[in-house]
Amino acid sequence: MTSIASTEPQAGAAPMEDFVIPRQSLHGQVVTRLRDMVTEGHLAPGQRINEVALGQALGVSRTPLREALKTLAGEGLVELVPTRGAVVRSFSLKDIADSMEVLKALEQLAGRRACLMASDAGIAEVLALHEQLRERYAAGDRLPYFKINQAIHSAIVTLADNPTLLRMHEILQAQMKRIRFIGHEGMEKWAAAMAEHEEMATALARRDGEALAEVIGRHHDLGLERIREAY
Amino acid sequence: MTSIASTEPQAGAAPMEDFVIPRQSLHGQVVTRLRDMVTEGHLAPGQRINEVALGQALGVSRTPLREALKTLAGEGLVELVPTRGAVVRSFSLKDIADSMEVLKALEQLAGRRACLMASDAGIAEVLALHEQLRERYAAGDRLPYFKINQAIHSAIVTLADNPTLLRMHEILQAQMKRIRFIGHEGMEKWAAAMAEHEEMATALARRDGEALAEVIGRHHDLGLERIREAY
DNA sequence: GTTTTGTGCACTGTATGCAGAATGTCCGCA
DNA sequence: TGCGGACATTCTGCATACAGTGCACAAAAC
Repeated sequence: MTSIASTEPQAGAAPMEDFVIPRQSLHGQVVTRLRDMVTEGHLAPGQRINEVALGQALGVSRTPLREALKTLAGEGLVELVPTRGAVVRSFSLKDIADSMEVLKALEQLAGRRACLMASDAGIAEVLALHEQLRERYAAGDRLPYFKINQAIHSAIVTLADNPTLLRMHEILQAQMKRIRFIGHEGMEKWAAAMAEHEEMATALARRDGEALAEVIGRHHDLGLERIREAY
Repeated sequence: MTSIASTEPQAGAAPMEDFVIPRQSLHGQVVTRLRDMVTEGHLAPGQRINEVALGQALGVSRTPLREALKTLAGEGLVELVPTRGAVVRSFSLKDIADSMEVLKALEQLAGRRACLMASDAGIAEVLALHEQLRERYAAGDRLPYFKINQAIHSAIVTLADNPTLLRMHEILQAQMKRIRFIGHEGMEKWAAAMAEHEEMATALARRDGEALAEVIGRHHDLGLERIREAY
């Protein structure tokens, strides 16, 4: 590890990571942008993607766009049909149920691991997020609630300190992001989801891995039910 | 659905599927080829990939090669360093342990599902593979054993009838393929692995999901141990 | 009227060319 | 002799140009 000032950073100095200016390659930016466009519904499921048109819309040539589409295909957000290009993937109810089942298994694993090996500070962060979630629920702010909700699930997986697990979870969460949004329609469904989150917070605070896994499982099963009814 | 001979194929005629000539896009072929090159060790971990050189070696221009590298990066087989191109990913022991833990969770899920919902014919196929495995073990044919071994694990996941699960499993199995090969060094280790497979076959034949999941878990834990010692 | 065949268009797949970034090297200077 | 800086080389990243494929529409034949 080399340091900027020819020695290791002095104790007490600000961590250098805060200063690096993030330089993402163009195709990386396109990946991010397209992912958002898919999850936010700007690209409808089943829609064919015209490379020239979309490239112009993004102000980018076809090359980085095509590379980005390959990446998104790997994440299952678009499908590549030979000689016909990319199509925004549309999820059947079975697709959703299948992905949710895997997502559930991954988060249960994450929950167990998190209770075993997370630092107290790490757990405290998740609980702080949970506090925010509660506030947003009380205020009835749907969108902030939704985002914090996602953040909590991601944070728990992060606590598990398993990059492979984290990556797989990210992929599935991105797939479900758009769909999940439908899941919180009626107030009583929302209340149920919030109650499950309370249980999750309690279990995590106690580092009770089995209890946490159980709640997470229930949370996903009921989440799928909520989607099924609204789909 | 249009038919070739202006009507539906006559009963008794050969199924037309046997005649379609498979046309994979060039970049698809490159993906497959590169994946093999990585798992078979022709590209060493940590090695930088020179696009022009590798392109010439494969007889392909840089464009499809670059697209293929994006796909492989999504599968975690190579890493993309900005402005420095692709390097073959090298796995630390923790990386391996992390991936194995996820692989274990996925296969346990698959095992439970397979016992619940697989057809008798599907289970019979896996048991037939197991029979071949036993023969290869008795004969001491390492490479065929290894391939059938992989095929059995894949087949069980296929029985679970969950494409998302199957895809995730494929990715992780590809990552571990090269490493696993080390895991069967001494004869006693091999014998232990074979014994676990016997248990798996028995549990699957009985459709005992919990037992199957338990053996699969043990199989992976011990598999990781076998790797740890040899690594 | 129905089916079939030909032709044109639009779009993807691949190759190549060009600019910029990073690294290694060589020379000058202390 | 050691260090710093400018330069050259190499390779990636992106854009563009070209070729080939599939599809749609139209015209002709049965």
